[in-house]
Amino acid sequence: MQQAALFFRRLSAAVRLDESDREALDRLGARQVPVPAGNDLIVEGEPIRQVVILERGWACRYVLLEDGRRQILQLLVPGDHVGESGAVFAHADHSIATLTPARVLVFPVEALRALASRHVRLRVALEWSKFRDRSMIHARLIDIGRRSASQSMAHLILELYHRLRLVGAAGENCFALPLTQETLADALGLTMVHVNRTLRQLRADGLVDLKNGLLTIRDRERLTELAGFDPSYLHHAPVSPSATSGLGDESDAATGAPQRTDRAV
Amino acid sequence: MQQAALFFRRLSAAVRLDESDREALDRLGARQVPVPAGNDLIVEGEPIRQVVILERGWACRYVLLEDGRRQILQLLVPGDHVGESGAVFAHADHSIATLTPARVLVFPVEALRALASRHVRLRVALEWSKFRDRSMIHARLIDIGRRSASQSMAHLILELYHRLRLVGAAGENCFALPLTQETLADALGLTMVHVNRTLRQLRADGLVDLKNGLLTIRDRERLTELAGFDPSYLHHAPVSPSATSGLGDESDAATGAPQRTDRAV
DNA sequence: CGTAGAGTTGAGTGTATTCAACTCGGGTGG
DNA sequence: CCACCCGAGTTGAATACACTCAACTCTACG
Repeated sequence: MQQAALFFRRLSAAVRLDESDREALDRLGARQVPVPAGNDLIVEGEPIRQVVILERGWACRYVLLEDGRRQILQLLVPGDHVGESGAVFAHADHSIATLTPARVLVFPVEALRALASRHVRLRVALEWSKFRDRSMIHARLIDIGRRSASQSMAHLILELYHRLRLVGAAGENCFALPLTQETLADALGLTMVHVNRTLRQLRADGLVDLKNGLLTIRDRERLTELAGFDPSYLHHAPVSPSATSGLGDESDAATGAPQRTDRAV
Repeated sequence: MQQAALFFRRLSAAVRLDESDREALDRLGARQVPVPAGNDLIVEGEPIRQVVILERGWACRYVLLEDGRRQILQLLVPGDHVGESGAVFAHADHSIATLTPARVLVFPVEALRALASRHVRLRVALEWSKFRDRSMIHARLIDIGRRSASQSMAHLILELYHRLRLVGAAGENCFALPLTQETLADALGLTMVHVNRTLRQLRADGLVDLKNGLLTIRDRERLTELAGFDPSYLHHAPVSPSATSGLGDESDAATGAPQRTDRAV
């Protein structure tokens, strides 16, 4: 059946999973559901009913402000999953919507938890996924807070490139980017108009090219330099086998005083 | 001994913890360490050696850009804890530093994990804590991305007020805010100069007053309105006993199609 | 052929930045 | 005891990046 193939592939970036993990995922009993573009999978203020794995298409976490403006908190690509907070939060504090036609896998949180309790590597992988999500939000915070529009755009593009590569959805120097400029604007805290100007600036500089939903990276090196991009925050290299196999060792963890440096704060 | 009192108090906002949880925390075997202001507890690029609970003083997660500018990702107040990602990440992707003289509790991640595996309520509380952290970062992203400087400042002030109230570190309408304006600027993605002007604007409008490290809320209602602040994202109300006691039930979780609304995306 | 959504462009505006100077208070050393 | 220094805060003036408003193009689609 090979359900959740991309999900599995993404988690494999953290932990070397094997066939038993693979089969456990298949036996999750997830329902596969097609979802049109622009539909909410999770609605702010409502209870979260299940975990959702995005199999195909794009989605995003977002909030709407009183005046109708939108801030996208995270772009979601195939293989990503959402809804785990439903286990501890009574209500969602942000919404999640599809941005393109999508296909999702749906199942109760408990199923995932039960599975994680029996499969150590999957548990580690799921935890890795959560911390990686946080790191990606951090990246957006740095983009919006401290980088110029063109730097932010470059950084986001490179992040998406790496994330899509991981799940086999990007070519050597290009990938499908089926988002409107308005969506990009909401993700970067900019206006649609300014995103437009920024994109064509990047194009004029020969860095990237975006047309007909296809993004092409023309000069990766200069783009990386412009963005100050360092992919290590995505933590795509598998963690060491010791951590993989059981959380054990790390025998040096309890040593040493925590403080040392004292940069000007 | 009553170690980690504020940590316990904060977690109690999520789950009704009892004496056995209390004692389990005491028996963590944490070392208590005083740390001067401006010291790194966790350094970007290095392995994370232990979990750190902030008992007294302020700290922050942050990153430094190439040009020396800083973006603060999260302000940390007494009762907060950091370092859990050390279990799955080989290296920290951001640093954590004290902002004031502090006192911290230090122990290996494994101790916390072992404890969580034996105490269900603590496990739920720790998970709640992680999702709440995420929600707070979301709030900052919305601040920086879509709100004006004065709105962001108002929002941050109200968040800190609620967080400090939770651990008993805020009065009815005031709390100690021992941060420089430069620190606030780095947290809000602004410049020091503009934070200064924003603060005195808020003061001129009779909303808040900040002097000698004491922040006073003069008009909570108008401040809340200005910020568009809704405290529900902090999830301070205890979750239902059913979720508290064992992750079970939620029998309705597997039902229904996920999609429904179709707001203009 | 007409409409709607997405993208593009120009002109004017504004919020926040940059640069720079200056105040204030606390600490230190001559 | 005073001079000096330093960090933090304050203020002004000029600049810049991004926003607003508005018009217009292009393409897909009915």
